[in-house]
Amino acid sequence: MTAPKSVWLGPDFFRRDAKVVARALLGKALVTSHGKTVSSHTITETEAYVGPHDLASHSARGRTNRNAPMFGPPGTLYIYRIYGLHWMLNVVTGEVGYPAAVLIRSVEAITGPGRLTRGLGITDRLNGQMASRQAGLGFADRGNRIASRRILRTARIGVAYAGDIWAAKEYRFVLLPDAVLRVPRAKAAKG
DNA sequence: GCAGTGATCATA
DNA sequence: ATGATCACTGCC
Repeated sequence: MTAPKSVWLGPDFFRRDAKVVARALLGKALVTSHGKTVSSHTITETEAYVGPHDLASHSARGRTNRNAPMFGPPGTLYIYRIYGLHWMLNVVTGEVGYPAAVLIRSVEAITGPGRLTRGLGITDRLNGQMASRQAGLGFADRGNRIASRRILRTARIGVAYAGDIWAAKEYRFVLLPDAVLRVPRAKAAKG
């Protein structure tokens, strides 16, 4: 049996609803290259920011200098700074001109969107570029399948300001480790 | 629990 | 020009 070949994910993969892309990215590889070394990390947590009507999305208040990459073609990188400290890595989804994106929140062994970018050396030097091998940051399908029961779906983190409706949308997708599925289900909570 | 941190955006 | 906000993290 030969190992499945890794397939680079291009605009066709990202030209879909942000929720679909966010879920589909779980188990895919985030491939980064710095100098000669190439690193590949399994994506384990994502969030969808689904469009201009999404009050939790930067695109909810129209186009600005910061969010301009969100209006670019699918597969464009949108990297912005938050709290003056941390870079957030997003990839643009949907048709060109439609401002939606997926936030990459965690990869295997690196949890938290700010730690992820710090750990992989990602800064805004790639903001607005197309995710690709040439850019040194892209996404790849390794040919593995992710069982749906390994996917946990929850509300997004840190978006209470968007109001109850949008804060409650379950647009966060988490890939559970295999080990979690082996733990016997807890008995009904007491009290 | 909450301070750090500074670009960004709205308001003027 | 000024001030509030922030898709977070680390330390109390």
